[in-house]
Amino acid sequence: MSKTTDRARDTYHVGNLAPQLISAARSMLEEVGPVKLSLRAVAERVGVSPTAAYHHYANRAELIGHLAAQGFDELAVALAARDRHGPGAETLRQSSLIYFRFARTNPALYQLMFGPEFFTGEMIPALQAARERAFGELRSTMAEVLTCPPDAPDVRRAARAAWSFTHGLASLVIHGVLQVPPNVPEDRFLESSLQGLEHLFAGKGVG
Amino acid sequence: MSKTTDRARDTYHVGNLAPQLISAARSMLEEVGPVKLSLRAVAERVGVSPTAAYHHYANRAELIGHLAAQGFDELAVALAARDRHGPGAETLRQSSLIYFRFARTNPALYQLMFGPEFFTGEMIPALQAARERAFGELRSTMAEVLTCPPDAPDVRRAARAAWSFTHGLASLVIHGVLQVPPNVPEDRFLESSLQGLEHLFAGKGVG
DNA sequence: GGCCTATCTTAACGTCGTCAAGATACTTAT
DNA sequence: ATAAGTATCTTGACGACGTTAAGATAGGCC
Repeated sequence: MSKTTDRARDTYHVGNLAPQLISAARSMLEEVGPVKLSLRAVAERVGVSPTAAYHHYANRAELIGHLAAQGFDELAVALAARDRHGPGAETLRQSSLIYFRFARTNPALYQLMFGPEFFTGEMIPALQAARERAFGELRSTMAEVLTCPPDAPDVRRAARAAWSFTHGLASLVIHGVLQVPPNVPEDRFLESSLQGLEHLFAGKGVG
Repeated sequence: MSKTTDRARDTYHVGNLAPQLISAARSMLEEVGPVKLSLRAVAERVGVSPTAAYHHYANRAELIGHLAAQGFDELAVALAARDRHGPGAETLRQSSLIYFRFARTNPALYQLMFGPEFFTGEMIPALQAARERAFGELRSTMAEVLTCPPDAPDVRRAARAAWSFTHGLASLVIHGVLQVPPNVPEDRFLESSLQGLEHLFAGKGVG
């Protein structure tokens, strides 16, 4: 409540502008969406000139890149908090639910993380690393479930498959293509979708 | 090859500007991506003033909305061309492959179709309809596979699950998170990912 | 032939990302 | 302590963008 207004600031130098910009961007992200999030608006929110950000980030892409990296870090932390000691099936379900919940509570951030502004070629190193961290968490989950070494090809395939399913479900729900009925809790919805998969395999499906 | 240059046009009225704009937008989309695709650039490509488009589309959102609708229509057509007479498992695989291929051959269009510019609330009716058409194709595929009426809850769940998996896989590949090895054909890659799922269910996985 | 209206153009506004140049204040060496 | 040096922030400006308002052009209908 000190420097939100136009130019009411006590010190000329702000001090820790970089994290302030990120956090302002983070809070605005869910309001305006990943596309309309503007560097100028973020700077104004912090109470700083539009060009001040350029002394901390190369450009807008780098700023929102760090935002996406923060998202992957939070996702990795959330996934790491899974219960490793239950049966494998439960661990898997739980990780999937954690992933799904993260996407639904941070839809705009999620869309940014997997959005078209970053295709793998041109990513900030921090983002690349954070993404690798999150993916590593998923692979180690799979290794636990399958009781294999985490680099076994089976584990990689399983991780790919489970990630694809959960990511797809989350994306479609966020986009509004699929709807979670209001009275159905998230874990029930996820469970029901998993049953749909099972039905395909068990019945006259893919096998 | 007639009116691409600055203002070299024989007639003042163009005639069928609307489809020309769409097709120009479509061809530019895969070059610049869904975010950077600008109305002005599209107009310039057609050889027309930046504001000419406003006599055919309300704004940029509506233009790219029709672009996305065209994408869903093409996807629906492609899905409808599946072979309905083989065994159910094969039909399912085939539909999944068609979907996956569509996404990979039109990555930017695909990202636009499922991108954050349209969350279900604010969509052009044409887009809504085209999307429904594509989804309907998926559901009827599932009805064939499970030999159930297409509105059975089992079918809806199965469609949700299969769509989620394929959509997730396609999204992650397009984004670059997952990579299809260059010497592996698409159907092999998809098959391998399906096997990953199967492994989870068959082994000590979800069941 | 003359009006009507759809179609396209020019002009302009506000916002955006970004660069260049100047103002300010913290840091460090002397 | 003070002066130099540098990190930090500001002002000013440019081009591209989406969009609106007002004018030019021409095809359709009487």
